[in-house]
Amino acid sequence: MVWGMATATSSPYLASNRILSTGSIVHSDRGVGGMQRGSTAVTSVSGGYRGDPSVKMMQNDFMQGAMATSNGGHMLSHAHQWMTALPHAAAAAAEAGSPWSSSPVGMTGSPQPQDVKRNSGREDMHSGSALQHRSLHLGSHQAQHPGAWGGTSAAHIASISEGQQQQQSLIYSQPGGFTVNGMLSSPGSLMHPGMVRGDSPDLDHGSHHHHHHQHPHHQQHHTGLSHDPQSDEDTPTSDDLENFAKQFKQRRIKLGFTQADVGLALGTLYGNVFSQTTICRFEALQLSFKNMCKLKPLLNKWLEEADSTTGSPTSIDKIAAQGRKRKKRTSIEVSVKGALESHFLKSPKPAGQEITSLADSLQLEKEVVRVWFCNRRQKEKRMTPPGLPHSPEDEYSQVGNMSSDTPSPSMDCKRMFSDT
DNA sequence: ATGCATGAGAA
DNA sequence: TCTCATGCATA
Repeated sequence: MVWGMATATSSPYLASNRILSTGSIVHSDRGVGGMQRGSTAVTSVSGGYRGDPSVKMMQNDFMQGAMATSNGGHMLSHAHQWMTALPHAAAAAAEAGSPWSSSPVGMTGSPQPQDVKRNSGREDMHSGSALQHRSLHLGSHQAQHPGAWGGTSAAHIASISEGQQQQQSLIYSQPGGFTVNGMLSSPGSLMHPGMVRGDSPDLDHGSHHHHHHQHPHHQQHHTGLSHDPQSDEDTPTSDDLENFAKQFKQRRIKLGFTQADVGLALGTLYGNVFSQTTICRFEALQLSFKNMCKLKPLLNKWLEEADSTTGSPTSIDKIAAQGRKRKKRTSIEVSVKGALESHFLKSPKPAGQEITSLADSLQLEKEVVRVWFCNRRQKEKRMTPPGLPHSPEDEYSQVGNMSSDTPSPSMDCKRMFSDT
């Protein structure tokens, strides 16, 4: 028997920026996927390192949630394999808001209150410019419309009843001063010393006026190709974001950069590193409104840099990741997914006990089920304008509810060219 | 391009 | 505990 060697990760983009993880993974696989027999789910393998041992070591989160309840019963799905992953240089959050729709509701609340509270920086960032913004935050504006998308979509969600809360934001640019990667060879050479103009709407509103006016539709932008109209302040509209995302993607491709490249460049530029995933989602507008607003300025800046420095060399490099372990990704069987979907339609927010029993019946770990629901809810919130993605047919039985109107008219998630 | 996962923060 | 922002690992 041949033991498949370690894992060869072969991601297109990774290839360019990823340096093998240290040492290579040592995961002792005991039997990876094949071992599952009851298999409602399988886990795959992979490895990586993340985390700083020195800082915090394992947090018991895993145990707390993951194994908490599901183990006593069946033992078949317990393959805890933790791999290693990156230390994520940045972890951030932002407040939530979600109204993407172009015709949201013109309510009065303030859609995107900025609020910042934490800045944690590990060792990432060196920043040429530290952006710190603190802000104000309007208290309770939780009048969110559950449906977020288009106002009408929400039908059933409304029943969920809840006020979503928001998070905080980030951007930790700290004066670390050290260049972790030391390579700034990215696309252009980035980093200009101090400057930072205010291109971000919220990046620095000090304590002065914060006029958050959100208007769903008040668009003043021209759909031309230039940069976006508002790059100095004020919150972009959904349309602006849409346009920006499209233009961004187009230019990015023209310039020959991959999503991963951009993510890394942002790290070099601002100290906030983002993954290919995030850039991808940004382009596809699959992030929350607030998150989009936050990233736009950064990407806009990158675009300017990349643009001005046309003909840049290719960047490459990334810092190796090291650190902590991550649970292997569980693959849920299709049929099981169907069952989860059904339950989701009935009760999007199952209680712990309910999750437990459901997990038990599906032979999945409770944590897996819990996370599935969390992700499902998240997906629904941002799902690109409902009704258009793909799959003409409904999956299971989503009749009656589910949002089906199209808040944002434009936006196609189809990509025509792929770079990688 | 996405599915599943981690985590910080707000309830 | 859930939400939300993010990302590794994957198909």
